[in-house]
Parts: sequence; structure tokens; C-alpha cells
Amino acid sequence: MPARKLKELTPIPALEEAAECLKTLAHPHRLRIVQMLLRGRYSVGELAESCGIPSHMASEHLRLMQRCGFLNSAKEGRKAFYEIAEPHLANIMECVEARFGA
Amino acid sequence: MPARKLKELTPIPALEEAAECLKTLAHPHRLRIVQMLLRGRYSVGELAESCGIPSHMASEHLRLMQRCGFLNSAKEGRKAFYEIAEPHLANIMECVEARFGA
DNA sequence: TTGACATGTCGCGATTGGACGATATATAGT
DNA sequence: ACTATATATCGTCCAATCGCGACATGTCAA
Repeated sequence: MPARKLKELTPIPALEEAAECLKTLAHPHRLRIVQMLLRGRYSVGELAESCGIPSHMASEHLRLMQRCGFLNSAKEGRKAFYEIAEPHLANIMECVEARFGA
Repeated sequence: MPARKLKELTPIPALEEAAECLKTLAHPHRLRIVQMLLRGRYSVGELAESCGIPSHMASEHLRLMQRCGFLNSAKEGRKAFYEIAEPHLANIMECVEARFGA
């Protein structure tokens, strides 16, 4: 075994964090929500309707994505609007759209 | 409801496929394996050792990633080498490394 | 204040994924 | 042929997650 050069590898604990974030993203409705928020401004109800789910479930998805730093929220009256907080999401969604259609 | 323009949205069934692929990637050892294969050529045993897992588990991870088109395999003698088959993985790993360290 | 609406939170079954041991297959060395 | 090595597959157990109903919070309008 000739002592292969293995520098520049992300340590496993950091990859565990990364895996958690990716797992959060790895859900069809959450992908749809991210895709919409990359294009415009939408309320929880609008996002839910586009996914075909009750709005309280969209709220939960949004909460998960906010927890790992993907989204920010802003309340206006009795509505709540979310926006993209992690700029790399645009890059990742480009990959998804390139492979699975836009 | 002012009939918002919602074209160019990836349909949910395609996003389900995409979510499955992302879920396959969303595992610390699989991220490590992809990171290594983006940098060089490694056998199952080398990948397993770098992850700190028994090689039969690395084999399973590799099988999962091959199943969704991320990897190709090539046998040489009694060893097996895998290589990246999906070019977008480089882009996604760049995002991961940018956020979680390289 | 009362009621309707928008969002958020909690807890429960049902399903899924992960780790692991045991076993199987295949190849190289002697 | 026999043994050790490298990789792959199978079945089981445990933990995490999903979808969902029920309920709670907060806000506007009359």
C-alpha cells in the first residue's frame, strides 16, 4: 500500500452535517418549494397549493429547510413569506433541472 | 388569486426521481466515496478503509450509487474499481466543500 | 368579541433506511 | 485442490422519517 495522498478530504463529521442538509433537500415537495422560491416570492398557502398538499404540511417542510439554513421567513399580516438564504441552492437546482427537466 | 405564472416548474413525478437520487447522495460515507472518486481511482477496500467501515458495507453503498447512475464499475482481478458516471456530481460536491470544508 | 382564515405545533401509526452478521461468489497464490 | 483475499448478497433488528389528523396560535374584518 503506497501511502496514497489523501489530503483535501472533508472530514466525516462535516460530511455528516452535509448529509443532513442534503437529506432535507431530498424530498419532492421541498424541491418544488425551493424551485419556486428561486423564481419569486410566495406565501405558505401558495407553495402548498402548488405542491398539492395541505398548508400545514408545507409549513413543516419550510420549518425543516429554515432549520438547516436554506430559508429565511418574513411575516406579513397573517401570511408568511419565505426566501432563499443559501445561495448554493441555485447551483444545486440547476443540476436537478439539467437532469430531470425544467 | 391573480393567476401567477408558474411555467418552467419541474413536475412533481420528476422531482420524486430527483429526490431519490439526492437521498442516495445524502449519506456521509457515500459523500466521502464520491469525493474520493472525483480525485482518483480507488478499489472498494480503499474506499471502505477511508470511511472506516467494513468493505461489504462500502460495496452496498457503491451498489446504491451505481443503481441511480452516479457510478460505473470495472473489475480487475479480484478487485473492483468504481468511477464517476454523473458529471453533475462534481458541481454538487463543490457546493458541499464550499459550505462544509474541503 | 366573534368568527373565519393563515400558519404553526404535537403526537400517532405505517413505512423506510441503516448497520450488521452470516453467507455466497470469484480470483490469486501455493 | 486448498486457502486466503476481495467483493457481493441476504435477512434481521433498530431507529428515523412521512403523512396526517387534531389542536394551538395569531391576525384581520365586521
